[in-house]
This record gives sequence, structure tokens and C-alpha cells, in this order.
Amino acid sequence: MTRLSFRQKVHLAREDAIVATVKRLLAEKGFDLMTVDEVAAEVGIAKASLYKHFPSKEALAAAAMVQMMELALQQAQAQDAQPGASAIDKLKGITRWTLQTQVAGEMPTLPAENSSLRSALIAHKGYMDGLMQLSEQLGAWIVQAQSDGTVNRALPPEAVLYTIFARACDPVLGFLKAGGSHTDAQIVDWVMLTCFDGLAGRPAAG
Amino acid sequence: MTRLSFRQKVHLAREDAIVATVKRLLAEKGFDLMTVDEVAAEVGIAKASLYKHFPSKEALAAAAMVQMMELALQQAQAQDAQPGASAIDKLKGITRWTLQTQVAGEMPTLPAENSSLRSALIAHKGYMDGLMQLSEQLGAWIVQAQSDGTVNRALPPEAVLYTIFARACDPVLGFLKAGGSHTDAQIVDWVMLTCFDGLAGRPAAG
DNA sequence: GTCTATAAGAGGATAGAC
DNA sequence: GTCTATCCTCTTATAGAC
Repeated sequence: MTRLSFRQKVHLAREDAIVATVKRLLAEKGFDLMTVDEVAAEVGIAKASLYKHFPSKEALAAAAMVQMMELALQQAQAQDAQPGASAIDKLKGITRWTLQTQVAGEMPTLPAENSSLRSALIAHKGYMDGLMQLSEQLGAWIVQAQSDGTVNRALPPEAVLYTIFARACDPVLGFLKAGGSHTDAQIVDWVMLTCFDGLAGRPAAG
Repeated sequence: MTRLSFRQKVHLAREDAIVATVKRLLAEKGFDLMTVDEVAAEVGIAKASLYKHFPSKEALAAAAMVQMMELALQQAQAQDAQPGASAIDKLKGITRWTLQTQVAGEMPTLPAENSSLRSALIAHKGYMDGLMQLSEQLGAWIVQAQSDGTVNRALPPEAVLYTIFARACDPVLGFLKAGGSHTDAQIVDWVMLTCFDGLAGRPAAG
């Protein structure tokens, strides 16, 4: 680890402040409705200064998404650090973290099918590396859980993986929260229930 | 029913063509990425002519969403027309129709949390009426299915309702389709399975 | 690297002739 | 009601002084 000059530290701190603001705005409004002017105003610097740190709006968002991916990877490692946890426990753990993050308004929205952000992210090595690493980690748990019988063997592992990823942008959380009569924890519990146990009633034996 | 002059028929036919184009473009790219120029070009008329039929881009999209809502209501009535169908069967029927429509690329995307389309739709009487009617229809089935025990009683009916509505914009379908190695029917079956039975393995008795 | 000022362009909407 | 041509606003991005 190289020692940093004071100036470098200030530089990094400012970039962190920028990325934090972008993360929040992405979670609030999504990529298309977030404007660079807005980011600059909230950080408290001029727009031109923003462009000295990040070359484009896409790069700005990519930096935020990379940080989110790093958080997710940390969570995945935290699941693996639990000694007695089974594969399904780990899958539920990372899913719950995703839902909690989203309901707290801290999950930047994933790129929609046709966003210009999508191609920028696909071209972004740091993001794609993180995504691959996370996919492999979850994929291993899924295969394990299916051989356990704790995840339905009729589903291809990729379908399970995508279903868990999709919880990051599940609109059901927002709908229930808009009602205003439930706590965040209660909402997360219900979505966890539908995700892993489905809408259908379980037979009495279950 | 008033008889229509030839000119009126042509007028309505053109509006139908416009709405059909908007529905397709909404399904393809969503509201924000769809441009009015594009709509005009695909319909084959000038943009100014479009604005003689619909006063704004929001009104254009609202007309498409209203038509979609009417299709959904027809489907709901079709479910009720099945003589031996139970409540859970009807819920599964409308959900399957939703998934099939989306995987076929014919489901206009629902308004995101902060789209300008959202407020326009909320202010649109025809859309809101349809939405209420559909909600009440599904709500009745949900209550019935919960008293049957065929839908999990631990879930509040609104959570079940939102979960079914959310299938209209479930990104899992798109992810699986992008892989290219599954048929649409297979994809729909898997998402139906996760929606109603969840990711978890069922006990052998199930 | 920060600022003010501005370019460059996309996209929603309209004017006015026919 | 349809067209061509235009307006106007918003937004990304950059120029150039300090």
C-alpha cells in the first residue's frame, strides 16, 4: 500500500463523496432520471469538476455500481464465514441483505434492458469481474442446495440465480412500502417468504 | 352504437395503428427511451399529426396502457368463465397469461417509481378504473384461495396481488430468454413454478 | 482541479400553410 | 388533419480563465 499525500487523500475523499451521492440518486430515481447537474449540486462542486473525476455519466454510474457489487461480494463472504450455515441458509442470507438494502432505499437500480448504462457496464471490467465472481459464488451454493434438496431440483440453476438477482429491483417492496402500514422488516419477511416458499399454501405436513 | 362515417372509421383505424405501435415500442424500450419521432416514423405520419390525435407523449402511452388493461380484464373474465376452475386456478391462469405476454415482447413496461408516466397514469380515469376493477377481481380470488388454503394465509392479500402484478415486468424472463437455450413455454413454466411454489424444494410429501 | 460560460444535440411540442 | 419547418427546454459535455 503506497502512502498517499494529503492532496491525494482529499482527491479520493471527494471521489468517495461523489460516488456516495450517485449511489443514492441511482437508488432514488434511476439512471435516466438522474442528471449530472443534480449530482454536482448535491456534492457541492461544479459540473465541470465532476467531469475531471469521471469522463461521462455512464462512468459515474458504473463507479457506483462497482461499489455496490463490492458490498454484495462482502456479504457473500460474510455468509461463507458462518460456520454452521448450509447452502440454502447462505442463499437466504444474501437475498435478505439484498431486500433490506433495497427497502432502505440504498440499492441502485439495475440497468434496464435498453439503458445506455447497460452497455457501459458490460464494457466495464471491474463491474463484470465482480458480477462473475458473485455469480460463481451463488452458483456453487445453488448446486449444493439442489443436491441437498433444499432448492427445487426442477429449476435450472441459472433460473434460481436470476430470481435471486432480480430481488434487487423487485417492485413489490416499493408497493408495500407505499401503503405505509407495514414496517420494513415485515415487508422483507413477506418477500422472502414468497421468494423461497411461493404464493401457494404449503401442505399441512410442510 | 352510432353509425360512423367513412372518415370517422379511417380516423379510428389510424388511432388504432398508433396505439398498436406505441404498445410495441413501450414493450421494447420503455417509456423514457421511446421517442415521439420514432412513433411517428413507424406509423408513417408526421409528428405534428400525431399531436392532433394525442395531446402529449404521456397521453400516447396512457392509451396503450389502457388497451393493455382492457386485455387483462378480458383475460380475467375468461378465467371466471371456466366452470370448474378454483380460485387458485384463476390466479395461475391470469399470471400465466401475463408471463406469456411479456415473454412474447408484447407487455408494455409498467411505470417505474419516478417516471413522468406514473403521474399521468394515476390521473387517467380509464386506466385507474381498469386497474381498480382488476385489483378487485384478483383480490376476491386471493381471499377465496386463502380461505381454501391454496394460497399462503401468512401473506396479506395485497402482497399476493402485487407479487402477481409484478410478473408483468419480471426481468427473469428476459434474462432466461437472452440465454437463448430455452423455449418461451419452458421459461414461463419455470417462472410460474418459482412464483407459486418458490425456490425451496418441497418436502417429499408435497 | 475548480470555476463560469457555452457549445452541441436530443426530444417534446407548436406555427402556419394547405 | 396532414405536412414542413421551427421553437424551446433540458441535459450532456467541453472551453478556457484562474
